Amino acid sequence: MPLITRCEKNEKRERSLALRDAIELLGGKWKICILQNLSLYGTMRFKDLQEEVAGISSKVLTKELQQLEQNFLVVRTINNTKPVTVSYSLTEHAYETRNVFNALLEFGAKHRAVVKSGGG
Amino acid sequence: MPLITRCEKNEKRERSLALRDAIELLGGKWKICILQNLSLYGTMRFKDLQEEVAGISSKVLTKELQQLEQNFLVVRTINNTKPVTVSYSLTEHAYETRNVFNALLEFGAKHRAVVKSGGG
DNA sequence: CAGTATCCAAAGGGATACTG
DNA sequence: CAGTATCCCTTTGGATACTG
Repeated sequence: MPLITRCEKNEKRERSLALRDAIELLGGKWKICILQNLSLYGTMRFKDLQEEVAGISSKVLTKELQQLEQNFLVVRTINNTKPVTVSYSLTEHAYETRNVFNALLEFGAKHRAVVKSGGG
Repeated sequence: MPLITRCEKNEKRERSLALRDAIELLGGKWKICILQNLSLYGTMRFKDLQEEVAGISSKVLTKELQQLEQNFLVVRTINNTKPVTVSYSLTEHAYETRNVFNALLEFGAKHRAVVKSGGG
């Protein structure tokens, strides 16, 4: 445990908080995938999302979308159609998660290579 | 749901898999924090980690470290001291998670600003 | 110091059926 | 179509105590 002054430690603590926030906001099995799909397609209906995010149930999708909406990452729009349809899209702010999933993507791809070659 | 050819869809599916892998590898409440600390300090003992990753219990820390080791992200070294100490450090490969937590960090910080200003 | 062991509560999440 | 409702199992992880 080297060479970190108290000042540097405080900076570190503050960054840890931002990190924790981000992990809580984007955590879980599905949120990143949902955001990525919305980022890719722009606007999607509930059913489209359920098809693209393979394996998610409607119950879970509902809950995830509600949480994302509460955190200002997703906008829900009710369309005046028959039957009623609902559209989801990202907020401006949510596009800043792009770096996150790009980084995850890159890491995931490299990890596969590492595992194939036997680790380390 | 616009304009995505079957070919593009296949690419997308493959990327989804890498994304899923990464989420599983780094998922949960603690792994990113642990990796970030190891990245920052270089080498840490069990107890150091438990202090820096505020709130984690020894049981959970043990399990997280084991998983990280199994996935070639962390190296565990037993030091020939009295009493025995154990050091943890990152593998080369693990340093590629840096982009992930930098992105998370940036997002977390911006998100706080958004929430303060009332959303959107 | 570096963990294990035990107990337990809460959250996550799948399956299925149902509704306006 | 876009969800709710219900059931129930699994995983997560906190608290506490203990060990070589």
